[in-house]
Amino acid sequence: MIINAANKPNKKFNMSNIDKKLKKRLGCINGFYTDSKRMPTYSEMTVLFGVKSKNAVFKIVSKLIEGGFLQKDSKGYLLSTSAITSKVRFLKLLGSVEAGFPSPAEEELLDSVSIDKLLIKNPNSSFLLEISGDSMTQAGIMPKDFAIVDKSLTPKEGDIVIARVDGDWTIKYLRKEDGKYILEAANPKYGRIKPKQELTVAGVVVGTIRKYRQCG
Amino acid sequence: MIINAANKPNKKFNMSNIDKKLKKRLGCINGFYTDSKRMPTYSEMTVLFGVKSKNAVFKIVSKLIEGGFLQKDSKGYLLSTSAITSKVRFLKLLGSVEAGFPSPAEEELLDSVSIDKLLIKNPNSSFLLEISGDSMTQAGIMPKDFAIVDKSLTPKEGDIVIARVDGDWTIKYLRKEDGKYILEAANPKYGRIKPKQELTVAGVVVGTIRKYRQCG
DNA sequence: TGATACAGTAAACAATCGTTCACTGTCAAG
DNA sequence: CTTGACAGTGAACGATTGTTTACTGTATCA
Repeated sequence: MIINAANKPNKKFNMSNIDKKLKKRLGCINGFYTDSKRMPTYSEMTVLFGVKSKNAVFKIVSKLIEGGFLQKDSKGYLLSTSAITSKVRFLKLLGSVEAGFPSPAEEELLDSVSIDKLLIKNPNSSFLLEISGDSMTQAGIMPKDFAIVDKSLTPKEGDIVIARVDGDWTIKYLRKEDGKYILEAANPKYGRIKPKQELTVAGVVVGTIRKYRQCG
Repeated sequence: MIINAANKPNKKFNMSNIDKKLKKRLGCINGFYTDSKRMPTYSEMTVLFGVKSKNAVFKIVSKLIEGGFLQKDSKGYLLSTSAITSKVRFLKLLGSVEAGFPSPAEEELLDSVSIDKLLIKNPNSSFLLEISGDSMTQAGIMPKDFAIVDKSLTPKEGDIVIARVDGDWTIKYLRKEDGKYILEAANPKYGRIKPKQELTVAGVVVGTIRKYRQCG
């Protein structure tokens, strides 16, 4: 009699209806990861879960893996799925301001996002740039803001780009005029820039960030 | 004859003049951590470093710990200092746009920052909020921007705050008039708001982020 | 009432971890 | 040339890891 447990369809842990106890324990693991920057060992998880044997942990972890909440990498090391999708900093993403204000406690740790992950698609080809000058203030990009620039994207019309025109690096809108790419500032006091010869685009601005309260 | 190695002043690894080979190897570790979300084992580091014995790794790691580039947590597990200070996403922070454009390759992985770390001081008391409405466009906060709100900060005059006035949640400047706190929009078409009775401040806006190119 | 599945305990297992010891070559200073 | 410091090799070590097996209690359902 062969059970064939590995191939039978798994109806109980289909990623959506996970029982509350297991979810809470996943939160414990994620909390440990956030604090310690590494996955807990099975011994440490006995403390986290409040059980006394490593085998209890083993079964719980197996379920979490089966449900897709945890993974193992190629060498067998435990890997948090939330560590992949929203790596470290967990922020609750709430609704818009005018639409009422949800209670801070009702959300779980599971559905939070990381700013890095939110803004950066290609970490290896992106970099940060501090903005100076007021040529883009009308577009909401103020001096001392930071622009996240992705070098690997191909610039399109309408993008905000970092470009070198006739020797100077600037941040401008990329427009098209008479079939040729030109640059345009958002601030009307700077007009359009028609490059005399060269128009090198270093990258596309994929996001901006601003920091208030520098005391922190 | 007692060497007393532990107490003698350490002049060679004073955090600043670290030799190039060691620095490159630290970069290997950080690269592994970025890719795998965990620290490499000593066996894996033999491959990373190009050495054949674990003991060579042991000595290298000891130096890195001595220099403060790596740490061990309370249980003896290896911990990358860059994992603490700029946790996961490493972005090169370059100079301002107008000041010339540095070569992307010249910078090392060591001096990069994480956006999360840059913006968020108290991760447990912060959350993300999507902005709607145009009351703060003059301050560079556009609709569909995200505001990072810290609940634990005490609001000061001049801060941008998320506040509830007479039942509605809004984002406004916090001002003082006649010794009383009032709210003021950046957009002049909305005036000042003098709360009739209640003025509940939910948190201080410590930063804003904006995402272009939603395709990503 | 009995059968069965589930959650946890307790003890053992090989494998791998980080660490240590003994040794070899290399390079610079005296 | 000698000497010492340094970088690395290779093999061993206890400790701890993740995993497995056997067993206990408890709740559920027929």
